Amino acid sequence: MLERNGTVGKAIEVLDQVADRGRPVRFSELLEESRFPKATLYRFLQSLVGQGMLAYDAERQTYMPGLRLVRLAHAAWQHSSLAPIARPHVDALAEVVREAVHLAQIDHGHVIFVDKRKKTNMFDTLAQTGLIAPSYCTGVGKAILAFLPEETRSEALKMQAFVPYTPHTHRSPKSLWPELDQIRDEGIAFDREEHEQGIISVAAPIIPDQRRVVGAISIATSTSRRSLDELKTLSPTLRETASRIAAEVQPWQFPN
Amino acid sequence: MLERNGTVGKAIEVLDQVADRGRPVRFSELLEESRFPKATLYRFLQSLVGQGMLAYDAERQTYMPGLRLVRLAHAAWQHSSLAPIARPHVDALAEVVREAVHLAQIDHGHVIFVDKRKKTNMFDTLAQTGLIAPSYCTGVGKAILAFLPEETRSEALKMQAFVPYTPHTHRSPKSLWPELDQIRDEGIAFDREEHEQGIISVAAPIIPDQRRVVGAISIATSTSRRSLDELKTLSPTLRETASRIAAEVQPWQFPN
DNA sequence: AAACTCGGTTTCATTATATGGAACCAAAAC
DNA sequence: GTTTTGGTTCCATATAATGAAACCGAGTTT
Repeated sequence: MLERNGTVGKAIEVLDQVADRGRPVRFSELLEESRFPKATLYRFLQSLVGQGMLAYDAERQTYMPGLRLVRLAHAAWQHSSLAPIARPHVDALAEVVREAVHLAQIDHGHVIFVDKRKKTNMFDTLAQTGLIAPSYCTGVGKAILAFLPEETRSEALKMQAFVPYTPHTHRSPKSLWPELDQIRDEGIAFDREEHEQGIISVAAPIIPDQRRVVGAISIATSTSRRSLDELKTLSPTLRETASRIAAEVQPWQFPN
Repeated sequence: MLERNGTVGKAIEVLDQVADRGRPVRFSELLEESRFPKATLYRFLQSLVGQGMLAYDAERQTYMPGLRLVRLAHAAWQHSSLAPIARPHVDALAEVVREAVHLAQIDHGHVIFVDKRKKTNMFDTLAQTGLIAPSYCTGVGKAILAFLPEETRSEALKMQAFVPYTPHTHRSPKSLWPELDQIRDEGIAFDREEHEQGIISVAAPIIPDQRRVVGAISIATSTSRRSLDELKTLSPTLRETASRIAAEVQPWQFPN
């Protein structure tokens, strides 16, 4: 993500920085973590606020993501996400398994959740949509990675830091590769508490045609509710759902 | 929205153009509607695609909004929207009235729906979040406009085209002003099929303190289900909900 | 109260970047 | 085989971004 892009790239970099921190940020905070000099950063922020991409709280002198993004995302959601297509299938699956169902796609090496459903307690449903997670330590992430064309995959992994979230997290591409081979074989991926302690999941890739994987769907639960083996028994159902979704993807959708 | 801003402004203008059209767009389409020359537009698109703000379909040679936006919007959603705060109240209201409940904020003169709930048939719920609508012909829009400080309001109205969606739509600020006065008086706004034929709504502004309005909440229905008079009987309930939401807004949130 | 910080904002000469007319290219239409 | 259409690249020029330094206002310290 260090490609040299023009002014817009830099501006978006700033936008990202603000969005990444989960709270309103002061100018000075941004300044130290940013590679830009004072005046430059300042002008970027001005521009972004002017466009509504950021909101500025004059009182507290803090910046936060702006509403304009919500509007833009609405369009993205409709066109570039699996969510609208997959919705009924996600619903149905959630109804059957009574566990959290996640729908994800990959974007610049990050897994991005484009839909979530949880029939048990229905709060919090879509609030988490748009959340991102690393690919190398999540079920959906590995399911997608495994079926990505060679080049795209190493590209995606290259920009990963391999943060050891839990004792089970893969430490490097070395240990990940064999697992990806296996996933490609079996058509199913598992998250064995690799991202969050106590959280496990099964995931199946969504593959509309031989050439490409467009996303993945997973069933997640906590170790206190179910064991990994129990979860494994849901694999066929999951795969079934995944292929049903895949069947509805048009050949022209979701270009790589 | 015609302020001359630097390169970022222009780039975002292009981004908007792509997002506004509700479908993948060709380069040539964008070219004719854009004020930029070929090469310039081309490079903007390249940049935006490079950043993941747009996705490019090489096959069909079309551009569409990119997933990166979904990710960014997630952050915006959490910080700059009323949605997280209002959620339980919106839920409760939807449960009681059994009609569509909309939560909206204003952004650059546009009403932007940050949450929607419909307890009758639950599909389509949040799919429409992020949708925008004009302020001058919607219940939520007028409720907000009425309580906006003088200057901000005319600012907001200035960038409106006053499109006559239905026979009941206000044609100009002239006819809108008296109604806004009345809304300010009564603390409640109505949409009398002004935006969509057959759709009516009641809306109440969300006013955390005397100085500012941060959004509005509305109950919408179709004329075939209920009359406007029936809808009016729900005003107290609606106002009650609005003030409950307002009470939870912290003084530092939602700067103007 | 004068001097000093500590954010944040503005200036301005310099430099890097965006610009856009024109040329170019590939594929489709004639 | 030629022309048109739609998209991409070149390159000299104009423009906008840059960032060091100065500035400003509101606290703090001396």
